[in-house]
Amino acid sequence: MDRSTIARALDDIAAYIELSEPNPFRARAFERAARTIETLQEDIEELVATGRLYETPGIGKAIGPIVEDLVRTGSSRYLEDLRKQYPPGIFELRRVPRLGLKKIGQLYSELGIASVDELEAASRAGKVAKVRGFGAKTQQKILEGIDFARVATSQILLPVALEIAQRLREQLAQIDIIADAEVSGSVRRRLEVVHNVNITIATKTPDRTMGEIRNRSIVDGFEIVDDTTIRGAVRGHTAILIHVAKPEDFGAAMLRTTASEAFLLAFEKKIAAGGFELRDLALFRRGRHVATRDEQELFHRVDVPSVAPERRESGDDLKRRRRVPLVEQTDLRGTFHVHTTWSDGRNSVKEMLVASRDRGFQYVGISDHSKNAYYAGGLTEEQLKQQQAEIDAHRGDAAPMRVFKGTEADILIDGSIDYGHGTLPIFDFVIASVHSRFNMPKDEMTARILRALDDPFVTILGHLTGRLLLSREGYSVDFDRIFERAGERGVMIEINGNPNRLDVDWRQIGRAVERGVLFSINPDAHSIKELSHVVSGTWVARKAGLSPKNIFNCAEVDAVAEFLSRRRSAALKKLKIEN
DNA sequence: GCCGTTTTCGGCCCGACTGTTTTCAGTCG
Repeated sequence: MDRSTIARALDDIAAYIELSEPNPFRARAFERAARTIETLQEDIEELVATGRLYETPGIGKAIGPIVEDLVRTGSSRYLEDLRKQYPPGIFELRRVPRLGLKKIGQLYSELGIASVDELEAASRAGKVAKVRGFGAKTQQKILEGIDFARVATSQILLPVALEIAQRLREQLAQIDIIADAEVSGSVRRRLEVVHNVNITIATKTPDRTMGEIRNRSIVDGFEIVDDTTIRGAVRGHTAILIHVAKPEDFGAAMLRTTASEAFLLAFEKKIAAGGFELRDLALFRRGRHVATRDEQELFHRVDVPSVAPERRESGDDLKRRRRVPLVEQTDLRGTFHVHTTWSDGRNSVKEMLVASRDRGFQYVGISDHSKNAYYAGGLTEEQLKQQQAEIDAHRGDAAPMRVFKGTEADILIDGSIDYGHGTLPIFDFVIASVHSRFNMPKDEMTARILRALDDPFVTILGHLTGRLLLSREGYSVDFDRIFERAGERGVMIEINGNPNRLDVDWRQIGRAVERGVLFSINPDAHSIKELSHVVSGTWVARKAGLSPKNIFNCAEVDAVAEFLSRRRSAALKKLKIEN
């Protein structure tokens, strides 16, 4: 059993304890142990075998045997017993905003509520408001929260959808009468949140193929919608649409099933001038069928320059004859915004550096949280010295990759940066982010961020709106004023590639480009695995129509080093003049 | 539940906000 699975089991135990016990510290102890195990540098089985497990901080005579159990048998008797005490779905209630484990535990013990449906019924009946600690207002907020949770569960994040789509595609491709199967729809457009997963297939025998898909139970709730469409679901609720086309129409079918409504309308209007029309999943010219074996052939036939799938939200690109090349993953030369175990990351400095080099980066910027971010283990000035010494000590391990030392510093309520000007000069770069008081009025939040942009040491503005897709609205800001100031001050704006954030939204980016703003595609990585968030970040950039020249980290290492050094010198100079 | 060269008991990363209360508990980051 690997360390992250053990950590998850300990987190589960902590959650059950929090449901049932008033003393929060026992649960905290399990959570702390989970974090310790997760970030362990040594082999967990080795620790158990030698008994040195008990030397690990946070693991004592109660948690130790549970960890041993997990390592040796892959399960924990203690956890299994806890599971039996509550209905299996009880944690689904955590999706409802403002409902924490304490309240969930109370609702279960007093009203027996263990699902969102039961919670809704009890709230509508006015029972929730009568529970001690609850009231009419809370009950109302719970009902609003249930709506929010329901909308969120009917949609899924892109990476989840992509994984489902790819697996489905592979299953379909294995059926020998299917000539081709490709992911289409909003997943192919790389939309950040999707309602359903679309797969488009090519087959000479549509009827037989539909029968085969039914017989193999590839989707649940198989249903034929029309001649070309199958509807179903997987994992209980993810809606699946399978589009069935002839091989000679696969190009038209892929275009049609990938396009948004707006793009399709604009496309049909454009090709109508040449006498073309799309009918169902095929292309026709003045009533005669035109073969389109793939999309390339389709674009060629109708004499329209091809538009990348990510750009098929609106008809904008169809209006332009010449277009700049969109940024590709392979254009990224490095990245910034990488956390380590010094704050809330799960891998050490060395592990993150080596993994970054192994991704082929020329450079990486390490940025742990700053002192104000207590909840994320932010670094005090003293810890910073140690962290920087450790980075210096491990530079060589990731050679020839270049390492930049930075921070993700907090933008305080008044817009100042929590590390003062006495500390900021020690960094090669500074990412400034808002992590508190999200519900400030728009004017105040905008003024707060504008002031941060005025700080000459700030290099990049982190996750501009703080949104968490499907779970939290971003803070409200005046985008235009922020973009304008960022352009004036030469502060870059982060494209945060964490699939839960994808912040700044691609829909806003065009306005920033007009004001000369540069972007940095950052993973906000808290583990080696999360370095791959630069991939989802690149999707956002592509959706916004960005090319490598708009992206700071598409620049070569020497140019980046020079830029950062020049910026830091200018800040120091300005600081001296001011003093 | 874990920890401890001022502690073997009494603390436990901090602060804002909200709604419930009449002094505070729960949630969120």
